[in-house]
Amino acid sequence: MSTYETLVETAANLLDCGGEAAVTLRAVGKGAGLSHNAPYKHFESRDALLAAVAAADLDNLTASFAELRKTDQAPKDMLMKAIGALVTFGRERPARYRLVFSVPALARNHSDLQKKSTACVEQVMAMVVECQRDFQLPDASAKGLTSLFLATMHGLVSMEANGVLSKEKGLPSIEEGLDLMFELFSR
Amino acid sequence: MSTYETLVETAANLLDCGGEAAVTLRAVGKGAGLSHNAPYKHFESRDALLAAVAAADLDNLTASFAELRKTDQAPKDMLMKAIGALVTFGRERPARYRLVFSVPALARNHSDLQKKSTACVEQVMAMVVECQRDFQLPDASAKGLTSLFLATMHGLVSMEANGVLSKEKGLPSIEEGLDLMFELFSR
DNA sequence: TTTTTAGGTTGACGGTGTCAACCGAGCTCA
DNA sequence: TGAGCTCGGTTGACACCGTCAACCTAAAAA
Repeated sequence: MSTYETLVETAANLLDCGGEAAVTLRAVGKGAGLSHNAPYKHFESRDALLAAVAAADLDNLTASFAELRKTDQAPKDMLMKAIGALVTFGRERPARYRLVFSVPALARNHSDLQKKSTACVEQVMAMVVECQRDFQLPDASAKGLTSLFLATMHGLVSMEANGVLSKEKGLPSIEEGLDLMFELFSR
Repeated sequence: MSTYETLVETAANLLDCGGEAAVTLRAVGKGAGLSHNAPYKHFESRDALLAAVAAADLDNLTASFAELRKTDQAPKDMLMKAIGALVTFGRERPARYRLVFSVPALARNHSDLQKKSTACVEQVMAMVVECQRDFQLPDASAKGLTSLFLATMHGLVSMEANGVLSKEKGLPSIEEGLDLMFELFSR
């Protein structure tokens, strides 16, 4: 594994364990067995390092969606699994999820992140189109439907993480929310 | 204006001008004409200060929604205006919006923030219920519908801020997305 | 009148991102 | 061969940050 990859992985682990605040260039350097300034030989700033983690995660998501599309399943099942994978990612690795989905500062300064997110969105959109061909989704704009699915998924994940959604408030879980949306869309 | 209020307002201004990174306890103290440690006499930590800003914004939103509900409008118009106000807040004051909607670290440690967000959600839910009485929304769970509206709104705002949504990608704007959702829901 | 306390100050501590300088191994090329 | 350049690493410094501790003072409480 290259030093670059080691640094990205170390940062990703720190992100999972201690959240974004734990990702210190010094901690990343030490975690990779290097000095406190070594990361600067590979990333021009802390933001660039975080962007590299986000880029890797986006690539993984896109690849797993492409893999999913190769399988022989009903389009609706594929779409649900893709959305489910995003929800799981958001729940199990919230700091990395947030990096990918809601850190505008990163997105603004790293245009390749935008391209990667577009590639990911396109995989989901392809599933939406197949659902429409299967009459599982209404005949509206595929881009519109895709945006709605992703936005709603992300909104629910974000609200759950922030405690806006929660059992004791009687508000639905992410899964219940998504089911309701699909039901209302395909009525 | 009390010193407490001055500090909160100073922090809010810094948030608007330079994002969360600009909110330094030292800068807040200086902005209020005090020493670098003065904020500690009113807030136990930086997070507590940010939570106070978020709490004030949530109170304002809740109050403006309550005001909106007193007016004589079609429920659907009220709901759309409320959602529109949130979108505007997200666009014009992204750092403060993010504080309210997607900073889990704050929510976890400040339970009064949760209560305030619940109060805000309840105002929106009341509008949803009135829309249902007016047959402008389907007869599904009001809590479910409210969650979907807020989640979708938040997801679209977040995706726009992150450049996932954008004209050149052909994905819909926030407004187009919300219109499509309402159309699909009330079909 | 004495004492407490709320709200302010200064100064220090360790940690952080970043910059500058240095350094050695390995490559290029005259 | 040998001079020089580049790459990836080091150390050390800088300013700034959140936070803590100590102190100070004026007003309120006793």
